[in-house]
Amino acid sequence: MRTDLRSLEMLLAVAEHGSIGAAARSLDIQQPSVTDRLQRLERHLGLSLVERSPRGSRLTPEGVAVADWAREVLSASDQLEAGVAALRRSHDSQLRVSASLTVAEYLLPRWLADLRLRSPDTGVALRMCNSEQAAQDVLHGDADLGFIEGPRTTRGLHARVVAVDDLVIVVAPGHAWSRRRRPLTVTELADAPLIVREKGSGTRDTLDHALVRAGAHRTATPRLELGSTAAIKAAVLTGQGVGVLSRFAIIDDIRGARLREVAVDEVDLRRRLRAIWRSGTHLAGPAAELVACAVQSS
Amino acid sequence: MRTDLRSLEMLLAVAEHGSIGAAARSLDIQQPSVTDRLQRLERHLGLSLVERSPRGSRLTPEGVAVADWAREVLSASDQLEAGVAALRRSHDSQLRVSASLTVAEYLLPRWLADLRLRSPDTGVALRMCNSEQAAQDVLHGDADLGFIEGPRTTRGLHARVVAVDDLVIVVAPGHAWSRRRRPLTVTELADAPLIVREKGSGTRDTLDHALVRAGAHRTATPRLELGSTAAIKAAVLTGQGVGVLSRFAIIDDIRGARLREVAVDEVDLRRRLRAIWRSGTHLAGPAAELVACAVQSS
DNA sequence: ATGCACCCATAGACTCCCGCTATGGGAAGG
DNA sequence: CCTTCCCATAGCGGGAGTCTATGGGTGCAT
Repeated sequence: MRTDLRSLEMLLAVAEHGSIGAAARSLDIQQPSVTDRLQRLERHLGLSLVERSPRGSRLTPEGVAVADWAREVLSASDQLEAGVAALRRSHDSQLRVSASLTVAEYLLPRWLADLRLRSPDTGVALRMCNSEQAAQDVLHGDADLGFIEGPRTTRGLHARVVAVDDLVIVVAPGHAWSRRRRPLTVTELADAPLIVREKGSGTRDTLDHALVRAGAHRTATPRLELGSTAAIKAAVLTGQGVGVLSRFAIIDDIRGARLREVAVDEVDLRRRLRAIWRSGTHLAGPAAELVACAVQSS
Repeated sequence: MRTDLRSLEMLLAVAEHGSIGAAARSLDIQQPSVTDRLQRLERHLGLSLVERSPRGSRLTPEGVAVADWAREVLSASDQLEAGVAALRRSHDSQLRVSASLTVAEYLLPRWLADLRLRSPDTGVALRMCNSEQAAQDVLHGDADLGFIEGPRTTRGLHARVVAVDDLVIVVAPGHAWSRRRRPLTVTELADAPLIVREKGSGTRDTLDHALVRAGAHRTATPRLELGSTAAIKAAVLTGQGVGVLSRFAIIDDIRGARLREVAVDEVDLRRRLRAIWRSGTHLAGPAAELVACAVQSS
């Protein structure tokens, strides 16, 4: 059984307020509930986390460690909740955001969680799509703010770079390239059986532009075009080809040795992630806040 | 109410196995349980996550996004569980690890989670202490492997650098230095009312050495010496002085604008994090595996 | 000394969550 | 046409988790 989030919240509340009773008040529940839960938590983990005394409670060293790990878990959970809240709100919100998949999945949740701290009442409606559609949304007034990747700039939109990432070539651990010593050449990459996002996505545009700039004899002719990062990962894992994905999307897979990165020579796969809004309108209010969160967090 | 972890696991299982029934089997529960929980999850979030059909189930685009965020949450939870498991095992384990606070809190959980993937049966016993004590533990045979920070090297121990971080000077947002333009000088830093870890900790040793190397007229005379990162953060927040902490420890606080980083000139606050083991013994088995995880993850 | 205010723990009742089994409807395939 | 896979619903039972009520302990002030 996994440790449940509510118990972790209670542990943090005790750490912060210095007593079980104060923690209970801060969580708007009764003190015996916290007492009970903490006891079961300690029994469940097999650790003694809290030192009780008649004048309050402090965490044991082990409790401090667990509390620190718990903060990570709850922060990830906050990001999920922030993302979900943004997805749910469809029209009744102050700020409509249209974001590319990469930004929406890997960066926006953190920004939204930060925004929630700074101005808790801002409601955000999130639409996930590819970079081209996001630009169209903003241009047509269907969104107040957009986040896109890739080299394109669109007339009628202002842009501000909020982050940088790079595309990564990945293969399954069994693939011949996973044991390569030398970096790939431009030609090898262009000729590879690539598994990539569809045209119009920032990921694809970045790849195509980079190949052209590097002097490839032709743009990539992908073996597979898929609409989500998860689909691409799955295809790569089953040995269907060579994947091209944002570094954000594969950090954990590289760490967990589920995917291998293949180095590439002479091709610049870095790209800028930009916030965009309509020229003419000045960036203000909630939109400005969110962009500030994005800039600060990178 | 926060979304509970079990529901997130089920969502991921459905994404992975392509059907609700298969997900149930993979989790060793009955299919109606999964059906029921997914329905309640969708109602709870106000989103439609799964597209059911008589031939299986696929995630909707929104479901894919939520699933990606869920992976983050569960990964953090895995790290917590791995850390707790290591803390709990006291004597019956194959690998006794003694680690400095910084490493134990911020890096080890990830390594342990990776180790669990690579060799699930390895039991790790974790002792958290400062760098000096960790070295003593390994030297005396009380631990098979140690992780330390700071400049010291100890006779009789082999070491391998597994990561690098740097110390950061932080102040509360209201502090005068939070609006500083120019970096601090060596003298300003040495004269500041510092809040630091105790002597013998890698954090403190690194600071003292760095000041000497930078030509400070004296080593720091701290206003407060505290034994944990959380205590230092709390002291800084209440305006009691200037904190010195590992970057790992304050990333989230900087992002959330709870603390401000103050730049320093001419002082090299980088430090190496090292794995250590007894000279003579060759690094092998579980210990070698864990070091490999550490090296790979950085 | 004697309240008083805070701390924490325990006991008992009640509710609701969440797993189970049993069953039924729909689509594909031999 | 029958099997086999998919999914959904209904009803049941145990346990988790909340509440209120109560009691014991410590420190402080009257």
